[in-house]
Amino acid sequence: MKENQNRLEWLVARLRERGFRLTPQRMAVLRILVASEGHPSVEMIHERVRAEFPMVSLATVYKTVHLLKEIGEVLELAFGDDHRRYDGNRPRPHPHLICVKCHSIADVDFAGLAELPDEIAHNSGYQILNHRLDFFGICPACQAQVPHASDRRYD
Amino acid sequence: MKENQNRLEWLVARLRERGFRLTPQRMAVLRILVASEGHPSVEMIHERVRAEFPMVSLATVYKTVHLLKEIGEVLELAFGDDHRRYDGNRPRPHPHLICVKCHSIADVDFAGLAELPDEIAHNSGYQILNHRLDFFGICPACQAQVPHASDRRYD
DNA sequence: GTAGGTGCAAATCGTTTGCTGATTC
DNA sequence: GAATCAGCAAACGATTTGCACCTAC
Repeated sequence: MKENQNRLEWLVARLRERGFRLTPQRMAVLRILVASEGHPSVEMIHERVRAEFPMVSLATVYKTVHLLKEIGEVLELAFGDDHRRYDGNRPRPHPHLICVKCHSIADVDFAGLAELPDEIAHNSGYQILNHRLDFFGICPACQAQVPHASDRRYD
Repeated sequence: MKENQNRLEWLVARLRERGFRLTPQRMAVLRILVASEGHPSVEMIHERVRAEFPMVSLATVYKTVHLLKEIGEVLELAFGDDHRRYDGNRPRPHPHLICVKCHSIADVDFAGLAELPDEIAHNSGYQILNHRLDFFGICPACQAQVPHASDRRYD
């Protein structure tokens, strides 16, 4: 995909200009991050990276994702239950729809939220740096499933 | 305070009607939760409870807060860095202002967000159960501080 | 009297870190 | 060639849990 390629080149350029080295392990993580449509966890990234590079350690994936987060090129979505998901394609804050059944995460494109931070800043006196908007619910696919008694889950 | 008293009685009634016992430890946690203006962590609740009841264990505070969360009478705000804060007074979702310097958490009263979940539900097909809106920034008090070189923090 | 609660210490689990040897630049 | 990075295993730290004793009802 063209836009993935562009995004990958962008990330490589950002790392290069800050003097970070481009190891095969890092490149593999970058490629997976850029190719991921959903919002993978570090564990998921690690599994996919291992499919091509079986020798990459989990620690290295953690370090690379953390590095990308630090330079503002990956958006981290942390949840209470020790669960973190990452978006390497849209690192700016944007609202998400999170399915509490299948744990999928989808982006929401919703106009009218763009001015919200400024408005809150003006009303509160806070200097707003960042924000986060998440909706928790049940996705259409999970709603369509007729649950068997054995796999009912209410989490 | 009158409203705290009412809230406390409400919580006691909710626990009673579900058959939960009202131990002195639980009552102490309830009282602290209801009296807390900010959004305390379990650790903070534990410290304050110990001021009156030095024998209350941290595990019990965890269990009580978890219980209240389960019955929907406490709002949990979980952050990525293994940090959770609790609001025992307004358990329904509402936006928050979080200072990245002093870690204080303030409520935002902002009209015009009430219909947002319904609107998102309609547009996306999700059944929305819950949501969360947080703004991260620097509170007026922290903005006013002239930072010494030694305590500059950029987190 | 008994189901449920408390306190303690140990277990848990995602994430981070210290160290040594390898690699990118 | 030197500073940075990868891999490993051990450390970390907030939260949870198993269990023996206790207590609210």
